[in-house]
Amino acid sequence: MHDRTTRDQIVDAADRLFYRQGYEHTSFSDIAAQVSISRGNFYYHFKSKDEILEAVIAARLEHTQAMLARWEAEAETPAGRLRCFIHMLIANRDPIMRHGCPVGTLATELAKLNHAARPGANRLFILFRGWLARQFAALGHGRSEADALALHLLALSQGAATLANAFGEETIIRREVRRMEEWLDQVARPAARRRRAP
Amino acid sequence: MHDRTTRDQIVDAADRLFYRQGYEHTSFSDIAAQVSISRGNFYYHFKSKDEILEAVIAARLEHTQAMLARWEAEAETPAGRLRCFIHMLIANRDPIMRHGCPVGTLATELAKLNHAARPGANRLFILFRGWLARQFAALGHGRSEADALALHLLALSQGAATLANAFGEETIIRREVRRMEEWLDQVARPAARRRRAP
DNA sequence: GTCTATATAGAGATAGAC
DNA sequence: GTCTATCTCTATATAGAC
Repeated sequence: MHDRTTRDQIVDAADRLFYRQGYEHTSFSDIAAQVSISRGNFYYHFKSKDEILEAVIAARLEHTQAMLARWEAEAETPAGRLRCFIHMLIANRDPIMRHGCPVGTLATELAKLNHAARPGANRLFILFRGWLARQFAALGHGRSEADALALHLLALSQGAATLANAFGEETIIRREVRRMEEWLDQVARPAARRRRAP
Repeated sequence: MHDRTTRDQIVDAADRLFYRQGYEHTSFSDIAAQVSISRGNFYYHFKSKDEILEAVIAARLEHTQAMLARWEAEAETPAGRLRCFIHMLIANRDPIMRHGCPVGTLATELAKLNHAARPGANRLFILFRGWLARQFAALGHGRSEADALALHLLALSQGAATLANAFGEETIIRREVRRMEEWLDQVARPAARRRRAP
């Protein structure tokens, strides 16, 4: 890990800084200071700042995919996997309180900038949405309902992250997580789904 | 309304642009183009860009307070007033899908910028939080529980706005609003609160 | 009050030596 | 691969005429 290429170091530093300060507010000087290289050297590895952003998004997509795969390996039931997702809010509560959700805040910023990389950043949301929907489908929910449940869980986590960041209260995350778990217990028992009788 | 002062016109234009493009990404030239004045003229009315932001936040606070007062006048029951809040997502669905929630996105941006106006922007959240909590308290919930319910409703709306903005799907807002209304029906009947018996 | 002209700083990006 | 030096552009902000 000590002989990471300069390119990788740049992507890592940019990833952290884009998360903490936002994409637009992060300059080449900021990244250069972290990696200890000169500004001019960036252009050997990347054609532009946009290209660094693309690389960061690609790295996040890989990271996320690996994490989802890990959750599938660690938890055997769909409900257990959904609990892994929910628990992510607890595990990452400190950075979330300080900088919000990395997925949501990047998507929001790129939307305002009308940035070319916006669709790429949204693929992170799409990844979670699809994975969550598959877990709900495995619980016996129909395709369309599973997608709606996935979006609802995503919305709950986005809302908790936004408010925890604004108010700086860890209690918000803990309480919202508790609610999510209770809600999950209700939708996780396939037999108890309240739908029209067959 | 035609003889609005230049200062007011600047604040209005800045308000719109900060919402659509973000604060940092909006330049004096952008605002000047909307108001049809020269860039130099700004400094007769404001000392800096930060001061324009302060004025925008002050205007939003006034606007919001007026809106909350209107809701109190229009709806007679606490539940009806909470429904006014929820319905805001439907009424503003187009701008929300395009630019997210004006309160949440500004709070998030200023957090990343570590901007001096961040506490001011958060007062918008505080305003909603307090007002919502008072409605839940009027429904018979205790202080602490009313606050938690207020934060939960805020979180639901923030999540819906973030996802509707990212995915560009109006369905998300409509479905989440429906859920909020159903949830409200459950917590709005004081007698039916599921707490330990007295 | 509003304008033009300008100062100053910082950004992203390029050229070329090593 | 990495550096220094430099270009260009745009941003906020200032000075002073009208």
